[in-house]
Amino acid sequence: MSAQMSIASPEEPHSAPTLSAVAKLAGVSSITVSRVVRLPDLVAPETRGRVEAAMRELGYVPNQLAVALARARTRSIGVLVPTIANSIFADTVQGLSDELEPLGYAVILAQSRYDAAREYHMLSALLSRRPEAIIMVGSPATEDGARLLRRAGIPVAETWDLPEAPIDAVAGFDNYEAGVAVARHLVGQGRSSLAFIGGDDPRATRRWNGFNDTAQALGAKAPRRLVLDRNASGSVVALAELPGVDAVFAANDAHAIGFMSGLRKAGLLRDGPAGEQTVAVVGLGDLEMGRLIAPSLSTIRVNGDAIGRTAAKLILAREGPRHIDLGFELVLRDSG
Amino acid sequence: MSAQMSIASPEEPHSAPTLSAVAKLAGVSSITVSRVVRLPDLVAPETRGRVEAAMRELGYVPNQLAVALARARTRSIGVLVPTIANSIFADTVQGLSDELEPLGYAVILAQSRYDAAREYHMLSALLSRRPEAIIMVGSPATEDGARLLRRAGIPVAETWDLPEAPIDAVAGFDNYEAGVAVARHLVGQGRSSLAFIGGDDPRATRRWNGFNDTAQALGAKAPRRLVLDRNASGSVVALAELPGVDAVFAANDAHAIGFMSGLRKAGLLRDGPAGEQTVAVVGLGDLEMGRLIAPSLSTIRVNGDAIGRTAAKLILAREGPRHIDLGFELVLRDSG
DNA sequence: ATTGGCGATGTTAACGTTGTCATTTGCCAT
DNA sequence: ATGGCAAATGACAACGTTAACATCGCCAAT
Repeated sequence: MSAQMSIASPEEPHSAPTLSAVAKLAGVSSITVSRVVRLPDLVAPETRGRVEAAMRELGYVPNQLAVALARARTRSIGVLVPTIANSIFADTVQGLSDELEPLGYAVILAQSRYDAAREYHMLSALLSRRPEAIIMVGSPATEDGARLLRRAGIPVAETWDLPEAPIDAVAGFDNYEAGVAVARHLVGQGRSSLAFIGGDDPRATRRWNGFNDTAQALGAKAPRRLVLDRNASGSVVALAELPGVDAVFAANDAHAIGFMSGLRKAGLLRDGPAGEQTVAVVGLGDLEMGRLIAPSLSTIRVNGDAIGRTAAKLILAREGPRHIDLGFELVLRDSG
Repeated sequence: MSAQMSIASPEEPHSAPTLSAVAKLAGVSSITVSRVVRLPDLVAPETRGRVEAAMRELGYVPNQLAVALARARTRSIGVLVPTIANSIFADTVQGLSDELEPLGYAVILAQSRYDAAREYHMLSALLSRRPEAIIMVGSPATEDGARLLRRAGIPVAETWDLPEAPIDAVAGFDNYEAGVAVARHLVGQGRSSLAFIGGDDPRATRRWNGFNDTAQALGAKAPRRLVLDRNASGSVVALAELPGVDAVFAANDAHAIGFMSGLRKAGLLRDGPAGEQTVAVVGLGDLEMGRLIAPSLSTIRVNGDAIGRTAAKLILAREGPRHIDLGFELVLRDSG
């Protein structure tokens, strides 16, 4: 038995009831039904009652597609993230969705999986549904993608970064400066053999650049950079590839915690404060977990929820600043 | 300067180009342009070339809303989750989205925030966009919500649970049995003063029931149940409320890790294996973090990604089984 | 008794596509 | 020559709504 059949009502192979079906049942014209939904005050109480009864009886739910076509307003926004699972971006999606859903907007979610071709494809798929705005993590990987967004003529928010030539709105922080801050802290603590572990996406690379430039400028040895795939557990074994290193900046907290787990196995983790660690570790993101584990994780705190909410506000705003730097904060705990 | 103006092209206050705009530029009728997009073989190569050039020049992107209205196929699916941030459900969303996006489906995401009224509202908002199917975590909290889904006449997948009277398809596991398994293990280990910490949503409650019933049946003291709000850090202080307890089942890994952090502060955590712990802790979900921390977290492993993928396959399938129990696995590590 | 206005309802066209059915052309077999 | 057919293209209605403009009573003001 097909899915369709197994849930069809006993009556007919119904499709969703329309405005005019309700109208017929209530003995009025469709426009009157439409008015009962949108402008009830224009309809006489007696009529309205009849129409409302008919709607209830049929289980009428307005067809937003038709509404969108007729009014040229879809009340939907496209959201493009690299990935949503196990990720700091989930907070951002939650934040923007909390901001947008009460306003009646639907969130259409797409993932690029850090792949330029897929990104372009999803961008174009998103746009074909005529969202009223696009919010994305990062910036388009290709000029083609950027052109697509510019031509769409809708508000666009790029997040989690501060692009030099943004398409429209921006809600992020300076990834380069985050790297600078960590390098400064680590070198200031007397560490001299630094390493960076993480992905090689644009934002991670920006962090690396700030980290690398600053470490060298402050007289540390040239830091090593270890590019890991997206699988956080890979970072557990990263230790083997980094002999002699005494401080690590991980591009995100998941990598940092994975790396610390490697340190623990190697017997290189102390319960004491930062200064006592054989290998200092600093993450990025401030996952709650980082606060709870021992030793607690030092990290660059970034408010993903605020980024999402801010992006949502920016695409809705008709005026005011369009580029917002949410900043970050170096939170020092026991790991480094 | 408004957002709209700041990104408008220098030419005109353009809205997106339509089929007939392309047609005009290429000197053909709109139906021919439509065919170039959908059935290129039906149009002469010379004409096709001209149309393609026109599409490129205008940056034409088909309007899926109009397509959906004309063909009565939206190629979108509605996804309703309690919350997406910091949550085991992100894996499920990723899984189903990975399955659906390549097929051209758009994922419309909505959050209920564990609120029955909001769930009903989002369900109805989702339905108003005429998705071809709905995938939700759990089951509708109200009969009204269930009725909405039944009347919609589309495939519906309920996940993360095995409802007794499902609306249509199911991809989940037996939450009651999960509680049973943990209680059995803990009592078998000689623990006698058990407690359960977590939320009071239907799935957590089912876990509690299995846990409670079994613990008592096996002769342990009646377990205590501590209902926490959704904020995992609340579980850090849970210890204070559970004097004398020697084993805890947390409804999810985040709570478990938070609770362990409380144990650590109280000096009640050992580095050794399960049997040595003063207070045993078992979580649910098998977050990667749980594997990495010390002591490593024992947990009920649930494959959120597989749940999402299975749900996606179920709503697409025209035949075959509609209720799939993905099961769970008790993974014993050092925490209990 | 007209007229003006308002409250309540209806008619029509449009939104951007696609399905269904023409129509036009050229070419081949008879 | 002539019917027949296929290849290429087009006209028109339909999808379910809404905007803009009618229409119809009815009552108050003249």
